[in-house]
Parts: sequence; C-alpha cells; structure tokens
Amino acid sequence: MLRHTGSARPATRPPMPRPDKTGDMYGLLHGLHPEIVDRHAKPGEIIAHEADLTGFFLYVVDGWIALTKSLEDGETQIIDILLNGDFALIAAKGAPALPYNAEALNTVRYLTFSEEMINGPEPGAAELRSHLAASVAVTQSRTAELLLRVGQGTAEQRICYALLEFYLRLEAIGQIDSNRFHVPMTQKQLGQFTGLSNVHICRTLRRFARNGLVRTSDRTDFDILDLDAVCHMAGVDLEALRAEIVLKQPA
Amino acid sequence: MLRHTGSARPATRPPMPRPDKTGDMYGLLHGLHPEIVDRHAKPGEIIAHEADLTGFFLYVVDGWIALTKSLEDGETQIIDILLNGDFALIAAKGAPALPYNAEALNTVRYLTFSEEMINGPEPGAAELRSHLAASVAVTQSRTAELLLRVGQGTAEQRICYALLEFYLRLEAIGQIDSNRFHVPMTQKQLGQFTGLSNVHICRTLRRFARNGLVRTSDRTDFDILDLDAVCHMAGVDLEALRAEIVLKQPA
DNA sequence: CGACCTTTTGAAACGATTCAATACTGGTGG
DNA sequence: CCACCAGTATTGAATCGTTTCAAAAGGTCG
Repeated sequence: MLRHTGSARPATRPPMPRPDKTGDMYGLLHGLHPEIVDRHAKPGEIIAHEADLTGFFLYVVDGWIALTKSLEDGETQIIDILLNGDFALIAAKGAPALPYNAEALNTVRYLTFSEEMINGPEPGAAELRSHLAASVAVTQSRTAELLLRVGQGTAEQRICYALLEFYLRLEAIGQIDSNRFHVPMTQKQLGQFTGLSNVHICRTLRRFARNGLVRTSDRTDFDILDLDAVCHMAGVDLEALRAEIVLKQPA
Repeated sequence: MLRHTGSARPATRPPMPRPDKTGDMYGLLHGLHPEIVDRHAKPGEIIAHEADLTGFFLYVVDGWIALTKSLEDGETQIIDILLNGDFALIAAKGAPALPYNAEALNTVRYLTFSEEMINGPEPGAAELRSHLAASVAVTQSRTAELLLRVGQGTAEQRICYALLEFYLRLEAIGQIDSNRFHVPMTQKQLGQFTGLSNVHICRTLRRFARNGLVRTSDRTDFDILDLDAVCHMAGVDLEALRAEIVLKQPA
C-alpha cells in the first residue's frame, strides 16, 4: 500500500500510480491547473463541512468518501458514497446553501477545485465539465435508488441493495476479486447508509451468513456467495442497475 | 381556474397566462423552438415511463408532477415533486438507464424537449442550460433532505418535513395564502413520499390537528397553525432549507 | 496494561404496518 | 333522480419489524 507522502507537489502528472480505469480526469485537471495539490484524509476525517460557504468540487483519486447529512439530534444519513474517479459538487453556485458533509471512510487521496477553474474554453475543461455533469447525474440516480429502498424496503432489501451497489461500483474500478470485496465501513456506518440501527445491521448480516447469502470476514470483507439470491432480495436487475448507477469510464 | 384549452399552438409566446415568478424559461424555450407544444396530463396519468429509452427534459408550466421509482413488488417511492417552473432530466445522456416515472398529481401543463434542442450557442440556450443545471442541483438537494428524514426520522419528522417542503416551494410560486396551501396528493401518495403507510399518514395528520400543529380540510388543504413547532419537529431551519431546496427564480 | 470502539447476542419496548370495518366522496349509468 | 361503484379517509385491534437497552467478547492503539 503506497500511500501518504507529503502533500503538495506542482506537477502535470500524478505523483504516484493512479488506480486503473479512472479515466484521465486527474491528468486533465493537472493539465489545466498544475497548482492543484493532492490532499489526503484519514478515516473519520471531515473533508468538507456544511459551514463552508464557497462551493467547491471534489475529485476522488483513491479511497472511500461518504457524503452525509445530519438531523439536529445528531442522527446522520449517508447520502452517497464516492469512490475512485468520482466527482462531487459539495456546494452548488446556483443552489447555494447547506449541502453535505464529506467524511473519509478510509485513507483517501483527493483533489478539490472551484467552478471557475474548469469554466474555461479549453478542450480539457469542456471534457471535465461533461464528465462532472455525468458524475452528478449518477449520484442523483444512486440517491434515488437508495431512497426507494430506504423508503419502501425491508432491512434485508436495503442491505442487499447496498452490497450490490458497492459490488457494481467496485467492479468498475477493478476492486472485485471473484465476488469478494472490501467495504471500509463499520456496521454503524452501514446503518447510516441504509437507515437502520447498527444492531440490526449486525443481526441481518449474520442471518445472511447463516443462509449462505453473504459471508463477512475481518469486519469489512464481504463475499457474495449467492449473487442471484442477493439481487432478487434487493429487487435489483444487475445489468440495469449497473447502467444506472455506475459512472461510465471516459475513453 | 383557466386550464385545458386545445393542446398545440406554434407560438413564441405562451398561449395562456403563465403563473407569476416562474421566470421566462417558457418564453426562452419557445423562442428557440416554436414547434414545442404545450402538453397536458390529468391526475394519475403517467408522463414518462422508464421504458422510454431516449432521455428527455420536462418543464412544468403549471401543476404537480411526481417523479417516482418502484420496487418489483409494486411498492412506489416518490423521489421528488415538480412544481411550476421546475425542470427535470427524465433520462440522462451520459447515464442512460432506468430513471424515474413521472406521474401527474393534478391537471398539469408541461413541455418536453431533448438535450439537442438546447445544445446550441444561442444566448437563450445557454441561459436555459444554466437554469436547468440549477434545477437538477436543487432536485438533488431535495432528494437528499428527504432521504435524511426517511432514513433517520420518525413519522412525525417526515411528515412535517414534507409539509415544509411544500410550504416553501409553493411560497416561491405565490401559492401560499397565510400559511394555507393546497397539496393535490392522497394520503397514500403522501405515504409514498415519506415512506409511510397511508394509514399512518392519516393517524399522524389527525394527531397534528388535535395538537394544533396543522389542520387539514377538504382532504388536500393544509393550514400550518404553528409554523415554529412544525419546523422544530422536522428539524428544519426554514431560511436554510429555503436556500437549499427552492430554485432561485431567474432575473 | 487500560481506554475505547466495534461486534455480537438476548430481552424488552416501541413505532409503524396490516387487517378489518365503517363512513365519506365523486363519478357513472339506469 | 337515485343506486351503485371505486377510491379515499378514519379508527380500532392485533401483529410485526426494528430499535433500544444491556452485557459480554474481540480488536486496536497509545
């Protein structure tokens, strides 16, 4: 695991190997703005707080970031998860106010930049804008699919859906090893994603394991033993869901 | 109520009075494409089905439209409500697959158009694109706020939130009469919006009425009697929520 | 080592759903 | 005009899924 060097470095090329299949957004961005520095966050670290008034964009180079919202009493909902190659608009210009918090779920490498920085007529800027718009659109799709399960589904449906979302998205960035994958989230965070208590996440995952649906090991390693059954339980058509919630990799 | 004339009419100006404060998106669109015709839908009518493969945009001239998603067993979630002046992207180009259904909640007047139709270099097209992007952004904000309540809130919080969302958005289009407003949704549809059963919507609304929070009359007329209490119950700061979920009216 | 967080499991409590019966509403056709 | 029907709202009783509380075991880190 080659992570965590000193932060800044003015370069037009990434200072360390980038994960496969994230397109060349990183290169495009650095081409336009060599001054953009790599940033790092450790698990639990807040990347952007609602109090930030100036909207900005986030680009995830490597790692998991949760976009969250909280009720006054502290109850937190994870609205979307960002993975390698994902963009997010942390605060819109036209729609100014309280957006999400962004919290690192594991050790994350990311970039931040402002709208003006990609506003120009350069071809690279146009390509970035287009990719960014697509990224915002799939975020919307994912949030809607999640809302559907949280609003209408049982605990089992919600959890199966969450696992399938992770499965499809990790597959797209080459992080699935024969139905096994790593999810750097605690059961409490899975509960914040699915609208369930940590206790019920635990119970349901154990039931899945007993029934041969999904096996969990090392707290964060998942193995989908019966993909069809999991899809059926989540009410998911895998191909359709992939097309809807997974960002198409550019070029 | 002046609604429902014959449908088409090639004009650069709206064929009938438009509601106040929706900007001039209607005029802009007709200026670019005089061939776009007014469409109408009656309550319950499906405006766009998931099976539609070609993505298109929707512009609501007058009325309520629900964007919905359904589970295989038929359980339906309302993802967002569109009101006068709102745009929606019913199927993205970059993110192709299953988007929402759009269902008319009352008698609706609307326009549909494709991405290519506003792709041009004309100033009007640019203005439309910009407004449309803002509209998509507030839809995302509203969906996130809704997901927060549905995932983490009680029935009372969810319903108060829904009423406040309607309150703020109707206020922006001049349809609030001293805390009284009209919501053309059945209790079942309110349940599809908040992730609750129709029966529980009924019970909770009656409790609100008994406690002097909100009064309901004629099935669809709401009167917020104690705005502060409703905000507090929903965990909402009214000004912050307004800035976040209500589309800024152009010019 | 102790402090802290996470996972696991049981028991009790709670909130929301389901089922069911009644009443109310609006639209249709005889 | 009234009868009828389907959809909607209301209310009670029973049920169910999930949460809360609590206790214990395991992991991680200084």
